[in-house]
Amino acid sequence: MDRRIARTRGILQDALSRLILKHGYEAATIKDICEEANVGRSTFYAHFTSKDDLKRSGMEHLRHHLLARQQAALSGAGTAQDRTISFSLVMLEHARDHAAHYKVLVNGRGGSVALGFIREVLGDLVRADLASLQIDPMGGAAAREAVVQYLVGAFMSLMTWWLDNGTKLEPAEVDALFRQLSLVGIFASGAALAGPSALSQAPSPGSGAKITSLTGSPHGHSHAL
Amino acid sequence: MDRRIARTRGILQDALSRLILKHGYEAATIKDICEEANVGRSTFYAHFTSKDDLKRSGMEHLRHHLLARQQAALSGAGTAQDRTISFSLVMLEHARDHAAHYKVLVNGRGGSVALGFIREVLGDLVRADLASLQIDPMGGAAAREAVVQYLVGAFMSLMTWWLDNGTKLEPAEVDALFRQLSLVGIFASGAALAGPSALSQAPSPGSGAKITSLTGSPHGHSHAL
DNA sequence: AAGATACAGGACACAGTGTCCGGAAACCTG
DNA sequence: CAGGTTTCCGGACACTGTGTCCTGTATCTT
Repeated sequence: MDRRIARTRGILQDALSRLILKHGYEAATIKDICEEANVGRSTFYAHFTSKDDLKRSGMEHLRHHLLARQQAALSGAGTAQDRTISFSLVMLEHARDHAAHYKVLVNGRGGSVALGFIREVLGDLVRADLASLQIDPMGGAAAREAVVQYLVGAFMSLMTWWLDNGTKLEPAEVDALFRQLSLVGIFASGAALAGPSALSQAPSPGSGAKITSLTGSPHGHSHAL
Repeated sequence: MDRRIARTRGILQDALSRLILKHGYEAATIKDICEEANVGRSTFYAHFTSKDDLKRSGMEHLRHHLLARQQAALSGAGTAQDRTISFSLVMLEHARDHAAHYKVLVNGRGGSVALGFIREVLGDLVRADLASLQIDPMGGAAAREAVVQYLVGAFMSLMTWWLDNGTKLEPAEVDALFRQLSLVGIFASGAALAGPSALSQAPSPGSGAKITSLTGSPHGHSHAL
């Protein structure tokens, strides 16, 4: 690819990134972006159709990052629960690493583009999770997709709240909370091939240790089932 | 209140409502609304600061509707599960009754205002639910609010998907699905005063009957706990 | 009936978008 | 390194939507 193209696109993405931190996503106009990037405004339209288009293009790396980590999780060791919704912790850590950026996108209402992009990616990941781990909610394809939407929606809402309230908890704590609230329902309502035994297994130390700091109990609640 | 004021505001809300059905929320400009309503554009600004403001004002009745139904549910009979998240079925039925309207708001990306409004209202309802039924997630106020966000996010995502895919399921079916996926996790992770007995109770015929049509099982899965 | 208030309709300034063009600069190919 | 090709700049242009102000008229409340 022509170096000028790669250079211009990268500069524009960086410029938008900086402007988001300064005044939020909505406040940034295309003119602002071009001035911040020292790029002619007509050049912008030669590469992107809109500000949203630019933003989405700058988030493609996140998709690949999450996909790569999912592959590792699925082929790794651990119980079915440990390997399910592996995106959770990865995504939360990514959000913390770019906390300033995410916070602006979240509490400002211009983040719908970025959050919509993440929703899509996470949806694909959850679908792959359910398929790979052979978690088949009874009720057919409709129920399966419903579970996907349920999980993604719950996670996005949880993460958004977390970011919007000072990021006081650790990513592992939010992850534990999310797993605690969701995994039981998922496995209970449709662990067709994973079997009931998956539920009775104790959580691994890695994913379960942080739960105690939130619940106040030395043990998780899953053994109460 | 001056009749002219009430009349003008009502006319503007109706006009926006009609335009949403025609070309979506985003496509409607303030000029369009005023022409549709036969109202001077300057008059618009005498009552509302923006299109979003107008939209929100037209949804206040929904808040009162949901609040009233929640009061009835909380003071009614039934198990703790039956009375929790009572907004679910009410909201889904309201969405089905205004399906055309909701669908446009949902699949078009201009629905963030309306959906944001609903999020707020549902959040308040869930908070009241948890408080009234004394469901106290261990981990303090942070965990409690996390549960609220989790539930609202999951529900909104589920309802949005339902509306966006032809509304093939009955409201009761979606409600059953939502309860199935969420209630177990909620009660398991923090039924402090409601006690473990709440979990072992069989679901009432009213809320549990529809589950079978989705799961294929004559019994709910809660007794597997 | 009279004063107060809301409405219509138009003028105005302004910001942001998207498109087009000609000349200058940077790039890949051979 | 010379060739043609492609990208970039910068300005001009038309257009849409927003928000404010003003004057005369119509309608309401008391």
